[in-house]
Amino acid sequence: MPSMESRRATQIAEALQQQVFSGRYEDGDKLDEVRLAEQFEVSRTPIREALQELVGTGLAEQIPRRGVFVRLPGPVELMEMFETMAELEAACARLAASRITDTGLAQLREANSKCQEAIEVQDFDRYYAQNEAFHQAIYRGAANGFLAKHAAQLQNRLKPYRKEQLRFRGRMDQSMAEHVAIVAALERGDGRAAEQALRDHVAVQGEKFHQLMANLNSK
Amino acid sequence: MPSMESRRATQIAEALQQQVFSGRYEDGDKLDEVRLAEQFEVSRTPIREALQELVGTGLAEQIPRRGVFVRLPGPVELMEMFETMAELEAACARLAASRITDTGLAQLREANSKCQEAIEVQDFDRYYAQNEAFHQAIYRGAANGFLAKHAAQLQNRLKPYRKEQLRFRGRMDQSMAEHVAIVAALERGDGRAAEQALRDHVAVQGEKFHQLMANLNSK
DNA sequence: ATCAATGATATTGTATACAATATAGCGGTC
DNA sequence: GACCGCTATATTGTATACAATATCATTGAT
Repeated sequence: MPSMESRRATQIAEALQQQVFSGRYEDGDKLDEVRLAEQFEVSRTPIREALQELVGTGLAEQIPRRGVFVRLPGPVELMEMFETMAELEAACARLAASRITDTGLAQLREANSKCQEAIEVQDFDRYYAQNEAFHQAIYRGAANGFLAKHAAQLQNRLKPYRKEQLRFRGRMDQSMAEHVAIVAALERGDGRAAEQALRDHVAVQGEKFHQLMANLNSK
Repeated sequence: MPSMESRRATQIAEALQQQVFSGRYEDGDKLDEVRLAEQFEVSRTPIREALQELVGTGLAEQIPRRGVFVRLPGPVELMEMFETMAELEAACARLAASRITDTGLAQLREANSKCQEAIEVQDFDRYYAQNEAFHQAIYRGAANGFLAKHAAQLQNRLKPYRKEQLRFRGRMDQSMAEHVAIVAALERGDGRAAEQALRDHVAVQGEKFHQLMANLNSK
């Protein structure tokens, strides 16, 4: 286990990301350097570095000589992010259809069976963890490290929203069924089908759209 | 014209990016803080911020307590980046087929006619500039700001390689012909055709693969 | 001679001090 | 009373000082 990331700045960046995800900040809230400095009991320097990381990941915006402000996606941007995610995953699926290995397929089936176990005890957190494993197995299946990294990054950013959505009635079962269809398409080597299945799986349409909006408003 | 970005750190980041693109650094070269500080006649502080930006865009890698090192893509990662670019643009094309406006189409035709002009005088730089405009018009056509931003970002990172490729005999003409086909597909609203045309246009296969590799080795 | 331990040096990470710019409050003018 | 300009204050950006860690060379042992 290399580099346990002893830089304070990075730790602070991760903590701040958690705080933003947990809804502690509103969109547009200022991330005050001196306030955060005393809050984390540290000087402004590591705070500034942490803020730059947040800006880099898109969770905050920096306005020169004004400060940095948290930047939560509104409905429009959220839809755009989900659509982009759908396209990225669809691309992974299409590529994976002709590239995935037997062990890759085995990992997908493994993740799915663990998803099924989570459903049987209605454990949302556990389901999401295994769901994440499933999707990352697909990224790997595309045999494109660059694409996989970006897909994983966006997945991480959408995590809070996707996780909440699972709590809606029947969503886990539907998600599970889609997973099975995706694996089937990949086993057949049917790129077109896998691509479309994954796109639909991730896309936010119909009932899922309303669920997402309801989720947004409740915060 | 707001915020002419008077932060020194940002200017330095841009300058460094240029230097990396221009081949001034080898892969793995260390970006020494004190050396850069005297080179830019500035203290280490803005240098460190600039380096963080480079790390954020993927042009450098930071190893805690060791320093930051330039990270140029090797053949494999470069192919992965082009493949990802192809998929992103293909997605934009598919979405644009049903969303692009008349003015959007007009912009595409406009960019193409300027590309044609550049070909007639064999002006590579001018061609690439208009080529860039063409692709960005497609991104906008997808009516997804998030996707467009990411596509533009990756395009920027691949810029040096794509630009060099145009110098190979006949590449501008071929590129131009493909542009025309893409616009035609979008005019018909044929998403499948537009998607595939753009994917092939961006993909690095066959002769283009060898050209790209030759380009890499010559540096 | 190779390797390990130890100390000297160099470099990164953080704190503090200073400079430059923005924000806010006040008074004046029309 | 609204708007403009000025001064005082606060906040960001940069420089410098200090601390912590890594790198390197030297020395000694096997």
